[in-house]
Amino acid sequence: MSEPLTQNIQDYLKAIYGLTSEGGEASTTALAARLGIAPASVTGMVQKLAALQPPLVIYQKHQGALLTPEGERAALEVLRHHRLIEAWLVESLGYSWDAVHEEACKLEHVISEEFETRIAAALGHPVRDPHGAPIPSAALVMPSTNDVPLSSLRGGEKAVVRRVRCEDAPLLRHLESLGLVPGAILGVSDFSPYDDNLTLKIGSRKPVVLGASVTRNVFVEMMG
Amino acid sequence: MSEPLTQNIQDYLKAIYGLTSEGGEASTTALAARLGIAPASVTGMVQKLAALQPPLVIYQKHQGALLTPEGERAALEVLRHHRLIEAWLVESLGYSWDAVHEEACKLEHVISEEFETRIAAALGHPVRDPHGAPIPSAALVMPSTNDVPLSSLRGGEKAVVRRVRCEDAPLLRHLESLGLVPGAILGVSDFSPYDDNLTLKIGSRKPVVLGASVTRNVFVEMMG
DNA sequence: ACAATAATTTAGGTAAGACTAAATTATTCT
DNA sequence: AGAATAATTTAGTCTTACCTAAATTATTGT
Repeated sequence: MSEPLTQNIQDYLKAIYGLTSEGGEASTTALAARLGIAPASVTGMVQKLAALQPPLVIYQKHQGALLTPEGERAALEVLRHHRLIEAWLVESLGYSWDAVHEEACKLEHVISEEFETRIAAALGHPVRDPHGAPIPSAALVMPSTNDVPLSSLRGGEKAVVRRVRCEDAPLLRHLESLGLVPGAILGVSDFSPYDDNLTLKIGSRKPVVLGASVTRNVFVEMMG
Repeated sequence: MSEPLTQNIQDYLKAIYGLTSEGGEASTTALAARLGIAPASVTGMVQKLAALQPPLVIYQKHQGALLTPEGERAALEVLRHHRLIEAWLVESLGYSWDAVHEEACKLEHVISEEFETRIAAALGHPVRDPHGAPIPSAALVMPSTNDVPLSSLRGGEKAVVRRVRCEDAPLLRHLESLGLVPGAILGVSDFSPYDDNLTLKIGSRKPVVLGASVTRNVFVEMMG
């Protein structure tokens, strides 16, 4: 552990981790889009991250960025902060799940180890945040899950909602109004291969049709 | 309300407010010392603060800095954040009073209005932080007090401790071990005009002698 | 009053981290 | 394969906020 990383570097690492773990690769353009800056700026920064001692990313021209073990540790630390803070804003301060992301994005960079430890203990060492995202352990290990994208289900299958991967407040409010929150039980009434729409029965509500842009970001656990 | 102020600017305003309200003037050197930077850097920044629209400080060469009403509002906002956060770290997360300052210094710049509102409500809208420092109201008015420096007391007088103005963790722990905390009742047994030492009886403990460097920073309310 | 000293400001420089525009390298399509 | 397009990198610039060293302005002591 050398000196503390800047907020900026933490944001890069978080973005690289996010893109990588969402199945894609952390290309210059993708990083630029996620960070809201110009691609040229990303190139420069990623080169710097690769030149640090120890290096936080592995970088070769036109190959995007890959986290080193040190880089991944740092990313998981930030992610742990972010998700613990979200959990704690909801549990202890009564925030709604659509309001916590912005606040957590700012707080995640400035809290101390002591703070992290105290809120984790106060919450009973949660393994998921309010959206169902897994919270890395204190040892910075990402807990394993049986999460499967809702978009992979087909007619007749039943499942429990485990995670809603979304940071857009209006959309989160909408999904909540549909009952599509972690813990909800749903059944797939129909699948349309033409547009990938799913018709879902969520709890005892009347059926809704959801497109792939949503169902790809909702994760469920299949029920026997 | 224009755009949000940078953390940097907030720190300058806080420092100017602090120096001014501690009776001194916010000279370039004093600010530099408090902020831990070179005097030359302060000059440049203060000039910038005075050139902002609206100006946050009034500045004339060799005269130090003075907050404008807008500057004072901004300083009080940061101070309110800082002190509410300290209170809440102690009350809700079980921090000790010597550990909250550092954390609050980082958090004060990043919390939202919603966060401020929620912790203020959760704490019952406190008027003092854990060290007894007054917390500006939501309307950014500094509450008035009857606080008087302990150093102004003389033999035979009795008082209640209201505030311990100190950010040094080891010293805070020492003062706590002496019982010198907000709410404590003390009597002055003796005053030495040669070195300004006070001999104090704190609660029912055995007397202690404290120098002016401490007693100038402890504030009390006189008892009938 | 006037020299010595202290405080302050100016001038010039550095480091981060962003930007744009231009050059280069990959990829895709026919 | 070769051309068109897309992605990426390079080069050069900007801003912020700090620094040091030198010049200036105030203050203090005799």
